[in-house]
Amino acid sequence: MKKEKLQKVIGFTIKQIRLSKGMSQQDLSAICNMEKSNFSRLEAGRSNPTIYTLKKIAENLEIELQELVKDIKKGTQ
Amino acid sequence: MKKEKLQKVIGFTIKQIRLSKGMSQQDLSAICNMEKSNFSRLEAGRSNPTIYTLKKIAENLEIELQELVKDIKKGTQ
DNA sequence: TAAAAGGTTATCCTATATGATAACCAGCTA
DNA sequence: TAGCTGGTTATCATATAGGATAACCTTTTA
Repeated sequence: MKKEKLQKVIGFTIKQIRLSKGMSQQDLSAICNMEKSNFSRLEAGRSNPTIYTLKKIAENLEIELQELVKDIKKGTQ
Repeated sequence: MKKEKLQKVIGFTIKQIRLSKGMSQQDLSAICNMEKSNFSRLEAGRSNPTIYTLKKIAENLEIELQELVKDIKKGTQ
């Protein structure tokens, strides 16, 4: 999978789950101790987050990390 | 979960799966187009890999990315 | 012996993830 | 109108992921 596509997929997944929990970017970035501008880039697929960043986000969304990467599949281009 | 612990868990998981496939660090780093020194750091838990790096590794281990992060659990300190 | 294979460690460099801050926009509502 | 909320974008700084290279160590094998 291309890097750009991967970033878009993970960004969109984060956004979907965040919205399903009724949280704003500001809410989530605040409890994650992240900048809201960083969060905006992330959800837009303009950065390649580290596993630690994803783990922090998963914890604050109260989901498993596996759930956050569920849409990144082998077969899916 | 602490960052250091997280890195050790993901590093150990990669190593376990790599060995189960009968591959050396040199084999895997070569097909991933990564430096073997980088790979050694990674497996030892001395770096915080990006999602793209993990996806590359998963693809070349012929597993799903989810499998690579399966040991990173909410409840587990 | 020696050479090869697998791995580790160190150093230096470049690219980039993220922090920090600020300006901005659209939609809403008092 | 003004202010607020949610989000975007830009810029600059810092920390670090990963590349490149080299030296080194063990263990195995010729």
